[in-house]
Amino acid sequence: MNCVKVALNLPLDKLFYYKVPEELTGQVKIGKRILVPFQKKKLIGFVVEEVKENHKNLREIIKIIDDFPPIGNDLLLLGRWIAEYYCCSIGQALHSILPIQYPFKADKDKLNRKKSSFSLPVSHKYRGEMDALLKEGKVILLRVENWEKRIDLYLQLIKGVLEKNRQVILIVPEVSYIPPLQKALQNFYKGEVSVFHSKLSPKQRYNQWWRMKRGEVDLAIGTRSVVFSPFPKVGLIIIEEEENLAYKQIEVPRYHVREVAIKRAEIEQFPIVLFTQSPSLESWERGKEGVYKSISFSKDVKNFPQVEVVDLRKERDRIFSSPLTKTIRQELEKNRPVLLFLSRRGYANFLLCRECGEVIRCPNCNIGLTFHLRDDLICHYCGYRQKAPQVCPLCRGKELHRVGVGTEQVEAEAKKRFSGIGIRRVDLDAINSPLAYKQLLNNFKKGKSDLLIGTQLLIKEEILQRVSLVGIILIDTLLNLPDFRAGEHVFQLLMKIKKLMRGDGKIIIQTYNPEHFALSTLKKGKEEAYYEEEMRIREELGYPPYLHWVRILLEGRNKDKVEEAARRTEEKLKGEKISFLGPSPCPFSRIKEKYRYHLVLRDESLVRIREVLKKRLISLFVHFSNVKVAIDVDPLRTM
DNA sequence: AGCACGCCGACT
DNA sequence: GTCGGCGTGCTC
Repeated sequence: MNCVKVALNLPLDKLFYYKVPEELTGQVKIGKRILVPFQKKKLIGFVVEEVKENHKNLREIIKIIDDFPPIGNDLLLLGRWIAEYYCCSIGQALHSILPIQYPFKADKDKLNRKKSSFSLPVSHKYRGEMDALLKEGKVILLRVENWEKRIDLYLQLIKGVLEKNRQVILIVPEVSYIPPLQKALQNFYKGEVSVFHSKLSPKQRYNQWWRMKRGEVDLAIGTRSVVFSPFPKVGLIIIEEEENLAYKQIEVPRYHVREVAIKRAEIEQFPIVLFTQSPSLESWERGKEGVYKSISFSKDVKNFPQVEVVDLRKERDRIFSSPLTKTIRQELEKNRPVLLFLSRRGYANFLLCRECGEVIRCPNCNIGLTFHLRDDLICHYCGYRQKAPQVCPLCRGKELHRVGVGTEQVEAEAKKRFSGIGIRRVDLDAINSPLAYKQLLNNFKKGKSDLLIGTQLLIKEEILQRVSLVGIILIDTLLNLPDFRAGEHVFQLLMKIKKLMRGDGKIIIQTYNPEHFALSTLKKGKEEAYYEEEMRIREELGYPPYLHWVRILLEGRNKDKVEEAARRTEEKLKGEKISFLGPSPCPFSRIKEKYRYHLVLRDESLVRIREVLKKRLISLFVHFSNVKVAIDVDPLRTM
């Protein structure tokens, strides 16, 4: 009797045995999906292993879904690695690798392959260099800020790989990056491009997957999941903006696409190129240690805009300091558009009662409600809305003070100060669709906006290139986020602005913390000094990348139960020779009616952390009722 | 993750 | 007497 080991999409660290019925023997193959009975349900699972020996009391496979294995040996290996590294089941990893429900039937269609062709009017100056790089067999970190140069390098890289009859995967952080990139590449690359991301319909995803599998295309562009592209022979993976936080998946499996890509490259033997404007500290360190080959294509430092840091403690006006106001006027007089950045939507951060000192909070989240001019009070975490009260709901106090500045307030203040100009606010409340953004951009390019006020939505090359002044209203909103990477993210954001703006431009940063080294190194243009100092601090405090972190997040509606679970986890850890932080309430201690506690295990060796997890903790977590446990290996955010 | 089993309190 | 809470344990 034949049986198979099957990986199911369940959070169970276990494979299940099933009997192969007579009529299906011969059709079973490793990597195919099958339908199996599981308790009262029917589930789709992957055949992971064929077993000859006899097992009693096994249930039978209901049917075989695919005519051929959609997941080959290499992707199966990658799935096993993801499961091991990120502490999930093989089934969960494999279902993430193949995010498609349709069956794969025998390929009867004729191959409709169109030969890719190139015309490269761009200079070939990097061609030899790129070819030589790819031969080195190392991960390559390319520090390039400028779009044109980046496209040029992409084309050189892609051409080199396609000539060897191999395929290229190009990974971007978000769907919105795809169309402009595709357009730019297709000016020179005449072949078919497969586009793959989570917003495609199931049918579209299935079709794209087929095109890649059959080798009808040589180039795939997409978000995270395109890293699992089933190309016959991958020759190169390019990752755009490697430092982008979107590359870490929030749900299980909580993988980082950079790490998965590097692992895949190791398994299938092909090179990896990471592009960045301002690298993550992890990549910078690996570059310095020689793990990555790091190459800078940056323009001359002299061509970067000047940076001025304004100490708000010394200013009377805390939105428009005198240096900022003066410079804005100068720019407007010269008819040059200005961008004001603030990472906070709404009018005011929260409402504070002057009499009892209470802040009006969201009933679902332990967070102050943001005051908006039109919609009144809104929770930026769960979307809860209510009308702003006239008096304090607790003490009936009449003085509700609006604390903290948001983009709406900056807009209102700007309108008072600068008349007769086009002022446009750009945040998630004002721009709610790609079309709205497109319209904004068109109007901006036509010169209809003199002053743009907005959040991260504005930090785009096409906008930054066209402004000569960027004013950061209050960098402290980002600098003081309760996350140890806050400083790094601020530095990356400001560096990106600096590198994308024209050389004759200016950046004015307003802050209550002008001594912060992320700001001082930025001002002096000492990029390397920033990374070195950040590394020193991380080492001193036992933070990544010096130590590996594994975060255990405990969530539940019942506060006592979550606390109890946290305490029991702590008890189990105390006997182990491993360093850990917590348990403590998360910085955002309650979100969407759920109380949140966390612990962080840390060690130089991830293997050691995983051993403790598997031997001591997983068995404990199973017994928690009404408390959800999330294990996040190499977490990017710990809020 | 689901789902069943089982053991205690407050209801028709 | 039974309905339903959630602690416990299992799923090929």
